[in-house]
Amino acid sequence: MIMSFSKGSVRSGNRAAKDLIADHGGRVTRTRVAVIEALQIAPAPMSHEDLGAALAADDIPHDRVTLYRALDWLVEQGIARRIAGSDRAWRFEVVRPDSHRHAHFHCDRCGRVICLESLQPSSAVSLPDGYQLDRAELVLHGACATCGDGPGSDNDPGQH
Amino acid sequence: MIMSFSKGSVRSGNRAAKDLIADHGGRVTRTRVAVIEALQIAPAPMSHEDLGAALAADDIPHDRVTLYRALDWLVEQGIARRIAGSDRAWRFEVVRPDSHRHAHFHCDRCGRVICLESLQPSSAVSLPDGYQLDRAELVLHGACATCGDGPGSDNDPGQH
DNA sequence: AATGCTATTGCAACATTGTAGCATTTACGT
DNA sequence: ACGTAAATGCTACAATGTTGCAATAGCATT
Repeated sequence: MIMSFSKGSVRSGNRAAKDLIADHGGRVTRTRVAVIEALQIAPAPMSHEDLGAALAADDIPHDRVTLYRALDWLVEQGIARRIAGSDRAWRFEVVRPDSHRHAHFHCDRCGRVICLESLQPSSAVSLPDGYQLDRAELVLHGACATCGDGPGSDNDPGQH
Repeated sequence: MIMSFSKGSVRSGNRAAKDLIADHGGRVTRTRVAVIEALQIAPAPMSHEDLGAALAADDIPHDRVTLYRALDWLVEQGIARRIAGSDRAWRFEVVRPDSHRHAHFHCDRCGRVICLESLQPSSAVSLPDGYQLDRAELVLHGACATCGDGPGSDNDPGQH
């Protein structure tokens, strides 16, 4: 989904993002800063496409490959988290101290992905002997509040 | 993962598969029958690649696109279920009456996907107002019993 | 068993998502 | 300001999936 944040919003208050990067021993670059800030103000996990559009909306030049690598690095550093959507594209969200592991809701009508902070999938899971659990990914599918309201009121925001 | 079922095993007892297809108003074709039977005897969800290899092992000619379309049809008819792996490839399993909704375990070391029949992710999930739940997909990540045994005993069966 | 209709197939071409290699640029410690 | 490794920005490629369309083949009917 194309998020149209107001121009300049991504550039404001970039102190935290820069520090985040520096604290992890990485170089503070245009793309990394912009990606972190876009993710920080995003209400939902963003795909590569989303991020590319967000950066373009802020007139931040970026390369497709650089975006991939910036996100790989963020995930590697534990700054961002990668979640698998039902389409085969990754989505990313910043790791916040308060919301450690939560489930995601994927609206099959409009394609939006929403974070469900209250649901912690990793708890209360028992595995067979010998299996080691690293993390659990819970994705709920259905219709979101906006799409589920009226039977015919599909308000597809134009994703894929 | 390449499953090497004994030759002919997929072709035997194909009565049920044919009936399944016919009961859903579809034409009984070589590829559909073979796919259903491969999925029925598979111990774990299969990717397109797996299925292609399984059909090839049984000397069943098949086209890549036909395979995709056969699986699409099976999912559409509710005969098979599509699950998203952590790589961006779909995996498929037959819908069995006894094991309705269960979780999956994805071994991050060897790539194997295992069905966890005992875990029913859709139960005990509370959504915000207005949200309609269709289905829940729970994927656990970690190391399976074989891979987790010895620290260095990675027995990768050859899957990416 | 032959016929006819149309659901499926099989092919080629394309779309999307993600990676690899490598020369060039840039962040940042000195 | 300088030097150097880290990142970038290309281009090319790989993997996965989709579309269009002519040819084939199920299956109901004769």
